[in-house]
Amino acid sequence: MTPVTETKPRPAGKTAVVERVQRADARRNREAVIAAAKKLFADEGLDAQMPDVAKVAKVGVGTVYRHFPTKQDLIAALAAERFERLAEKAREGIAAEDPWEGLCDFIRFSAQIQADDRGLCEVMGSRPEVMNDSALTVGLPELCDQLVDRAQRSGRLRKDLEWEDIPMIACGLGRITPSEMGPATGRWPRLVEIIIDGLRPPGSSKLPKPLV
Amino acid sequence: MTPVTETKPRPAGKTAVVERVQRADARRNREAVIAAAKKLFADEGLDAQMPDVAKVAKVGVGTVYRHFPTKQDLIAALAAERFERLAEKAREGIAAEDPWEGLCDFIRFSAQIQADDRGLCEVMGSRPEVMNDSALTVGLPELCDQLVDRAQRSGRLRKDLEWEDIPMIACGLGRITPSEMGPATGRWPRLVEIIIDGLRPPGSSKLPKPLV
DNA sequence: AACTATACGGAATCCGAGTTCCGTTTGCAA
DNA sequence: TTGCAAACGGAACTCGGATTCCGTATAGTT
Repeated sequence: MTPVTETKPRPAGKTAVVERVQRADARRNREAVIAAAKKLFADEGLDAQMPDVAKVAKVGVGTVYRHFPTKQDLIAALAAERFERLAEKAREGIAAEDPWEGLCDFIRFSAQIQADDRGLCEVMGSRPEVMNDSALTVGLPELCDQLVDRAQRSGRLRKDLEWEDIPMIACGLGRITPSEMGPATGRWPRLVEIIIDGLRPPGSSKLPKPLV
Repeated sequence: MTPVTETKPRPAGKTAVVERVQRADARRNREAVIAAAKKLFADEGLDAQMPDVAKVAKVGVGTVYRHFPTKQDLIAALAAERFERLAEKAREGIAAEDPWEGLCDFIRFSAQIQADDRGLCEVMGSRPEVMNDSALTVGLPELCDQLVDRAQRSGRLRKDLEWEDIPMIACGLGRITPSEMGPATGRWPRLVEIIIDGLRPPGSSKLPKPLV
């Protein structure tokens, strides 16, 4: 045996998880499915149908199910990816020079990815399990906590805010972000800024930055 | 013929809508169905099932369908009622002595009825047609417009707000109001107040009322 | 009291969306 | 080149929930 790429069936380290080498076509198809699902769910929301995912991925339904035993699993996989992006942005915000702007940018970003992905909006709105799970996995709670804490220290964020308020705000924004909001379609960035204004400490000015 | 309560099949005024006298049991059952549906949809959301509505109303499924040909129709009927309540509150706000408080109360109220009715939240979140339709019917756009206008005149509402922002805010609140928000459950009143703070004109204090 | 249009109940049906199954194809190690 | 486990495709199936159908019951009238 001279494995070109990886080891074979591998005798399984301890108990569970047996890693196995995937055939090239399998890997390729998996990617295709993910890409298709990403597009479909983003465009049509969680109601997009599995057979359509297969169609877009140019693959049979069976193949979709081989890679993701359940629609739920597929959704969860996509959600995980989005939450990873969110976490990344949060870290970025924490590392930012300006703590307040770091927080604001995170909030704006969370609105934006939802505006770009109807599926994500729906996960946040009606799949608490998936959302909590994904959020936990990437450590969002701690990240939000740090974000809030740092901003508060800087004095530009109201003292009574707690980290749980951040995901709550993000969820709320996910509701007004999709494009069937009747008369208010596309006006969501206004609300983002309004909320941000509401986050300032009582009596603080809303005018631009401080001097450096 | 001596109609005890109403007129008979009535020759139909012009074209469509033929009013007919309902039998007493029919009227009674209709109310029972509405009551049951109100409770079920409020508790379980729009996924509540028609047969269950029938069960709770102590009526056969057929009866439910005789009164509401479609689940959609039933939902729309309930929504209409809720929106009527909203409109009422809006009028109240417009009539209020304090324009700013009138607006705030309306916003708080819209959050509260959604907190009390998961079905309504879902209508606002994923039934744009039903929502727009109901809103139009009760004249909410005009009411919001007046609410905003009056509050702005009083100088306590930021000038850049437009009436479309009010329903948008209401929708957003409907997302965080239900009770499966993970860590943030029950904290929604905080967000309401944060948003309200954000609605104040730039630089204004958040502290209590002005003097009379 | 008899009559009949109106209502009723709820088993049966319809339907759509997720999921399974299995015969066929294919990557890749020998 | 061969052999076969790993993958594939997609028709067929399952299942849950809305909706229909029709024989029976009854309010209201004569």
